[in-house]
Amino acid sequence: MKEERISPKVIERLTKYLRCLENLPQEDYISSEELAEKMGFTAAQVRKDLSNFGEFGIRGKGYQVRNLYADIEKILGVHKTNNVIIVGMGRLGNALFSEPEFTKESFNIVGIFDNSENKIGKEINGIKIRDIKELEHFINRKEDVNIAIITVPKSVAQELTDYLVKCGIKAILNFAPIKLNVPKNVVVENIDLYAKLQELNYWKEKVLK
Amino acid sequence: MKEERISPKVIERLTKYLRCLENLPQEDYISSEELAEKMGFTAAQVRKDLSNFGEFGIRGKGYQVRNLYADIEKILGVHKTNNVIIVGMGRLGNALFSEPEFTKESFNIVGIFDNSENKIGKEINGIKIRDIKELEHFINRKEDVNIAIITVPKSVAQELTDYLVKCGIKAILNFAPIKLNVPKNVVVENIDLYAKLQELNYWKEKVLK
DNA sequence: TAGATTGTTAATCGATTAACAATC
DNA sequence: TAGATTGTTAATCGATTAACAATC
Repeated sequence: MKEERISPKVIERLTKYLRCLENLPQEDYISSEELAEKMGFTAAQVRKDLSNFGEFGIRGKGYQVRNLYADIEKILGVHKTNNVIIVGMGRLGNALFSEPEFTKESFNIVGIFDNSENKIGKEINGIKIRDIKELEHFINRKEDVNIAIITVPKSVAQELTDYLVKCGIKAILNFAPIKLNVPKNVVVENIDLYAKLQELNYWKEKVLK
Repeated sequence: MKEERISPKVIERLTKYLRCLENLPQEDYISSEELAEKMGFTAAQVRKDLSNFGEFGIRGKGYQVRNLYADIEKILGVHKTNNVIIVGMGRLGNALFSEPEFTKESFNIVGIFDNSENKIGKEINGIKIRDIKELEHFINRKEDVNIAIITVPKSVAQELTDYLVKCGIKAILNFAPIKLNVPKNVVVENIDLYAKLQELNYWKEKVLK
């Protein structure tokens, strides 16, 4: 377990290993060769990625699916429950909240927020939409809410972010198409749906030629 | 205009340049230095990225915001209208369809599909949800539908993909958390919301330490 | 023990950055 | 013309891959 500077690309691949492993017989052993083949990576890369965090395989045999899955979950910190809030209960926020994946044990959505009068107070799946203004109080009351998913219009995303940071949020999954400025001890991941569509379009044009 | 092997990272950054430029005064000139600074890149990288596709700046002056925006749009092929269909009208598909960004001129959603009896025939924003079975006929009738956004459960994503490819779709934006197998002349971009959340969690844990 | 596959080191490849001549 | 900033080449840095000793 060295863990010097880990590249984001390594972490990205770890999540892909998880995706792949979850569809495999849990008691089986899988070699780096086989795992790589399923994802279009090289065996060396799989081994190198994992070696950043320790030794998880058995020489001559491979990796036990169940164990490797659990080990990667642990590396990512998703072996335990992480409390999450969603801010912005438009269609997208709503969809995410209802997404079965997001409601898995590892991410527990403990609060949903909006600022619109006609949404506040309404219930979705048995949880009430709260006023954004309650956020500070809510976070102080609840232990360990440090992840926020924000699905608000880009015009208010930075302002909201400043507020979230002030409330003690340490991690933000941002769906607004702007670069959020945050202090160094806060992390942001961006999902820009439209940008992805634009990228896809570029590759499509190339392929059509 | 050389355009040898363009790295996906370059294309990803191009979309970020667009995002940044759209919020700037259109007649102004911006230097690679200024543009880079806004995004946390280096000036050299901005110039290098652009130089893959031609010469867009004026030495001593910089890039005109309006022109650069238009040039990048053209590189990505989003200066013109691209017809898109969405398959899977669950909450996520619904949210995407209603997303104002997706309804911009450059991407025109011409059809929405599902396979569920109680969705087929319903209207959303004045467009009718069609039966997936109509897809082949629909695509053959409409000119130039070659992008599909798929928001179906992962259990049926590969099967659907095979069908889309058979119907002539060349580009797929996939929200299902699996690697889709497609022929070489078809491109796929993946958006795995849950994976992003897992990545975020890793960086959060690091920052909390 | 022999065969297989890991973990790791060294070699390669690609991407980023620094530097500067070209030129507006 | 002088100052600024591009486009591009060369140097650096980081990530991927090949190769192999370690070991199950």
